[in-house]
Amino acid sequence: MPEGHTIHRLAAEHQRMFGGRRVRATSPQGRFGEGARLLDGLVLREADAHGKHLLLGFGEDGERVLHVHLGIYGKYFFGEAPAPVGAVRLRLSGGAGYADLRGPNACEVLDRGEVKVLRDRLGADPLRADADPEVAWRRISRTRTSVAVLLMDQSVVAGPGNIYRAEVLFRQGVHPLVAGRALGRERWMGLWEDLRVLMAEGVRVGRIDTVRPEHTPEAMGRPPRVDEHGGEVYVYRRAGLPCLVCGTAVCADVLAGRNLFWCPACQPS
DNA sequence: CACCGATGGCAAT
DNA sequence: TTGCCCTCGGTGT
Repeated sequence: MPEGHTIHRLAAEHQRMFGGRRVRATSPQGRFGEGARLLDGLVLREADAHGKHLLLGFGEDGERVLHVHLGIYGKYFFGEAPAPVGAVRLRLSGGAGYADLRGPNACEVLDRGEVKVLRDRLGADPLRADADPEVAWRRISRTRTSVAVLLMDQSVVAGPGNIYRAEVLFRQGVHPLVAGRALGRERWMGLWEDLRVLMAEGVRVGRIDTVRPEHTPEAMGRPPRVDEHGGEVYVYRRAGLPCLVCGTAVCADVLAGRNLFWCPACQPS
């Protein structure tokens, strides 16, 4: 679940549930007891997301900022009752219900200066209005690093994860191993615009759907199916299966420790 | 009940 | 490049 669209949804959910209200903060699991005490009884002033980072401003002037990064395991549970299962690192509760956080990579209270340091090392977030793809392009156009690695580098582009990476490269017909400096400005802008569209849709519906209407199983005369992760995708985790567009077997490899998927025919090198 | 994998990211090597 | 963080659900015994 946790790519950038998920975090933007979490920010909105916190705002809706706790915005402008005094909240109770506890750490049932105990590992965030000290941090929870710093937040307990304060008012949630602002909920923001930058890439995969959730930033919740508490207190009279929003000075105490809760920073949460879900990593690969982290998960939120929202409800009127506490989470039914789990080692809950942080529990926020208020009149509207509970927000239980499990297994985050980061859960800490920052001051304004520390938040600035964090934001300064994050690249352009396709879901943020203040994002500037030109800054990212300056980095991309100068490096031999592959576009697949660059799309996962949060200091270049903040928010996309392994699924959006695989899918946007497929949709734009770009081979994952094309070097940044060989990509070309037009293809970069194509990737960027597609990320904006796909991720905005991800925020709207709460899952990752990337298959164009003309390529859905129904349109292609095939039986309907649902991918394991809950959305409809072209290549992510479809190694060895036929490409939804051309039928060629989807390729898979590990690059920089992450699974990579692509169609060798639709994404020529 | 053990083991595995996962949509991240960091430090150490 | 490897290992570790940390959690849960799915799978196999």
